Amino acid sequence: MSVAIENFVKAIYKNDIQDNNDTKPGNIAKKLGISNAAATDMAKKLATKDLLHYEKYQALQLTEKGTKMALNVVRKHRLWEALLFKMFDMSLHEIHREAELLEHETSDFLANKISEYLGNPKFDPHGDPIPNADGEITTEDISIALSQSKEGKTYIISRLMSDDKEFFDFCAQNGLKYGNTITITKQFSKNKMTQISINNNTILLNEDFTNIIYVNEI
Amino acid sequence: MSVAIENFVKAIYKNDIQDNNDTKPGNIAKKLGISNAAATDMAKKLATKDLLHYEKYQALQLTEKGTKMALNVVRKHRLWEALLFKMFDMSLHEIHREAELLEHETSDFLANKISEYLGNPKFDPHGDPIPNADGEITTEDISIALSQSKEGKTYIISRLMSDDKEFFDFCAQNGLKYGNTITITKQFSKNKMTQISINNNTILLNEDFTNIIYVNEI
DNA sequence: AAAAATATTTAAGTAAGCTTAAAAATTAAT
DNA sequence: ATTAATTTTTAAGCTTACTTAAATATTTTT
Ligand SMILES: [Mn+2]
Ligand SMILES: [Mn+2]
Ligand SMILES: [Mn+2]
Ligand SMILES: [Mn+2]
Repeated sequence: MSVAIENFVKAIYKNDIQDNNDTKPGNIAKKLGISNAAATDMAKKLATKDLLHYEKYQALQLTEKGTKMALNVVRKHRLWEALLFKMFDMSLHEIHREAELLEHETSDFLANKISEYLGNPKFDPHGDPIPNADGEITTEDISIALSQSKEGKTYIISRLMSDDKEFFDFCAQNGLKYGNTITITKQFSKNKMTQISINNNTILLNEDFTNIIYVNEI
Repeated sequence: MSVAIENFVKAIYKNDIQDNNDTKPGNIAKKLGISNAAATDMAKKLATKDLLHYEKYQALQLTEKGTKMALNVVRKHRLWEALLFKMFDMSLHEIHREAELLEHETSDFLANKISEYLGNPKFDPHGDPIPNADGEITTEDISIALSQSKEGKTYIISRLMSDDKEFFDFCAQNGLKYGNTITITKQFSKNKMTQISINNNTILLNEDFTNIIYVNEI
């Protein structure tokens, strides 16, 4: 299947599990940087290939086959991220940028080699789960968005769910890193802001960030 | 530039330095598995992009710009081969197959990371030289084809110039490996066959193979 | 030197993956 | 419940990278 198709089913998959908006052509188009018309066209085409269900004006739904394809691409993406992160001195944003391309040009054979080399990791450097060779995610996600965290409690950062350079730069500068410990010093429920303490520094985060930083209770 | 263009200029580059036939559209077409018409079309298009000189019925000639592009792709190809060969248990044929795709989806930035990690190697696992970041090949090639070797002399295998699985399988089975030592026990000049001794085994090679196995005098 | 074989070029056409513009439907606002 | 705004769909068209078939040029053989 083509790069365009792989990116399309992946975008649907990610929209379904991450974003809280309908998985309609327009939202996929926005993600991929293409026109709504192009997204509708593609959706129709993929329906004939049994990769998704398409009904006019309704949300797109991946078939089992489509889901499998998406997970296979996601697997390769995250394995590349894990490999590049481990081997080279590259930032979370940089590994993502490269993985976005490499994911489409990687045989299952090579993906398995990478996985094996890394000890079949369950998570990538962003904290995202890596599907196994059968396209299954075996880990259960016990993390919550920082926006849902409780005042006074202490958490471990488990996931930085973004692909935005500015966000990652901010995180790197402030010690917001996979595995690090933070304490919630205050939840401003009205303005939807969260004050945290990390490495003896106090940081105030707004909703944009607390919705994409995930943590585990300890 | 597109994958098609990168493969096209690379094919011209390799035809020029490896194969002894004209670099005309037909030969490039054969290499790339496309029609002659498609190759002519592409040649014309690339001429307008200043990547090559095109004159009807004449051999194609890369411009400096075209050569630079070809060398950049070759660099990435060979760096990937070196990396995959070092890290994973993959054959010469397998690394080539993967590199053929990865070479087009690798930023200069990542290529430099790979090179650095490997200690800026000058040769890939086939013995082919790896251009540096400026697109220069600084090593001088002192190797000769096995078909040109002298009876009674001893050589080191320096290059396996092919991308054919069967050839690599044969090499692997018979110890014909980059860096290994062989002795020429007989040159059958009439039938263009070469008898070599390696690891106490005697092997008779025909021209197909002695033209793509390169060796250095010791 | 002509004829035959081969290679190259031109011409016409196709599929993928996009675009913009306009029409139709849905969703949100009054 | 209308009206307005937004989204989705349809329609028409573009570029890239190919194809096959026919015309033309080159190369090889006789
Ligand atoms: Mn990523
Ligand atoms: Mn991608
Ligand atoms: Mn190779
Ligand atoms: Mn290639």
